[in-house]
Amino acid sequence: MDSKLLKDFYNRGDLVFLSHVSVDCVIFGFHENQLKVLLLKWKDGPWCLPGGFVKHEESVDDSAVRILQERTGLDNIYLQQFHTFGDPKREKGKKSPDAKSWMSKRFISIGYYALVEFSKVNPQPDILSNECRWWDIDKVPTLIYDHKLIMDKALESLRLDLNDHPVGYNLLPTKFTMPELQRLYETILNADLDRRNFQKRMLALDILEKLKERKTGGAHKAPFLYRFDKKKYAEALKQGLKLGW
Amino acid sequence: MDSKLLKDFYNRGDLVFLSHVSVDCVIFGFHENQLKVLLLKWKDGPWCLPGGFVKHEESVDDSAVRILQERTGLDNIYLQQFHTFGDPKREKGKKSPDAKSWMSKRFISIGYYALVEFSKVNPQPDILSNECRWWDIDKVPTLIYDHKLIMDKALESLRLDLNDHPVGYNLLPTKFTMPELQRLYETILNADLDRRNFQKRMLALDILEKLKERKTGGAHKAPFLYRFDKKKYAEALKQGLKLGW
DNA sequence: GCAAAAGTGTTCTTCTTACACCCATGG
DNA sequence: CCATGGGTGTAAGAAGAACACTTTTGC
Repeated sequence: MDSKLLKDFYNRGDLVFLSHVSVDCVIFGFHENQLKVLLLKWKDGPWCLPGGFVKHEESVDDSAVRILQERTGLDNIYLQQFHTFGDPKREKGKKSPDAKSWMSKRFISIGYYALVEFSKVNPQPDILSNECRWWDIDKVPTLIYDHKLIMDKALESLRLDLNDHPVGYNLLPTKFTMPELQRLYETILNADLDRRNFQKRMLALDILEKLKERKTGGAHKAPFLYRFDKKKYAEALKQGLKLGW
Repeated sequence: MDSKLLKDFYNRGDLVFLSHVSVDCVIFGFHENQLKVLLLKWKDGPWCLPGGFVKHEESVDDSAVRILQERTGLDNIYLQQFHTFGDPKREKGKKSPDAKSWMSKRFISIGYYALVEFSKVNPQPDILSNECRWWDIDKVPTLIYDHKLIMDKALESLRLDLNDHPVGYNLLPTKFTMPELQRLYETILNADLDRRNFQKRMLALDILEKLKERKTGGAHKAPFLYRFDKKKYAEALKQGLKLGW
């Protein structure tokens, strides 16, 4: 890692970034019937959420997009701002290599969650970290500061958003099976759902297209493949659904 | 107004407050079957939302509470953070009496909405304004910056929150009639509801207590008075409801 | 006495839930 | 052949929507 770059970042970051304002992203993916989050590991230890700062002329939404882009390599990600964390004690144990550095000041953090297609992501550590990888949602290690709280709140928001928005398009591959979609909803909601009723509800939304193909290769009876009707899906996203989970 | 105070505020505000971070509050009240918002008028012209800044050692939530307290005289207000506004162009036309002042810098704003009991509020202008009063929600004047956007988003959030939270306790007097409660829901939702079905739904929530008294004095048949069962109401708030409006 | 608002119940429809049998596949 | 998961439909119950007549009051 370029240590001049790092030094500049600590010392002169405030020339580029707003002070006191940061962005944290909870990036959700879904793989092997598991909901996952993308985490970073700092060089000196703890795991944390991918985050960053807001450039002086940049909108906060754009900062989130940029951070997402840098960590995942993806553009055009489904992103939702869900809460802003403003407790002065939120960065408990914050290290200040130089107390005069803008970095050592108090930061409020604007939380975004992102839904991404697991297989398309190429996890990239940032300047402060040396590892970036997926963790099962229920196996995340201890996180720095209030990042566990942020993650929990993101999940809660996602759960609530499930009531009025469809969600699979951003988390699943283009073609997927009904049981896969169901697992996705079940993990997010942390609940078991009835197969038949789930299928009926999903099909009733009229945003799915049933393909003639089946997914072969697995054990057991081969399930049909579906894909989202992109147009109808976008419509449903905009209009809002009325699902009571 | 104390002009030294004002000068200090412009010049040295950053000793007290975080730079780049502000809080705006959309304060809703309900009176004479009208949903209202509390607005301030700046000394030099335009109307705006009550807002303020975050002290260095203060949580953002506490800033909102403090601002609410200062404008309405009320403690213990129902407050919800609903969105953070971070477009660098959001403060279009911002005046900078002194470009070096912290005040002239870019601010992101954390939006809160509050529900208050109209009759208990004693509107108080702040240091920058000379008027503070209620406006009908559909008659608000032109607002400064992006404050109209913030207000609209607050209303939209309130509308969505209606799906899982009861709302009357904070906006109505202790005793109120069913038609009043219905007007409240109708104004927030901007829709007409059926009297009989509305009553059935509300009573089914099991958070209302029907009193023997009626509200007299008005023209027409005297409606019964109700009040919220505080305990059950608090329970419903915490647990969340499942109303699909 | 009339206009305007409030009290009240029933029916129909829709949505939700619960539930069971057969089929395909891999081991 | 058997264990496991997937495909599919129906019936009962709950919730939501539609709807009308009578009562009270001020004017």
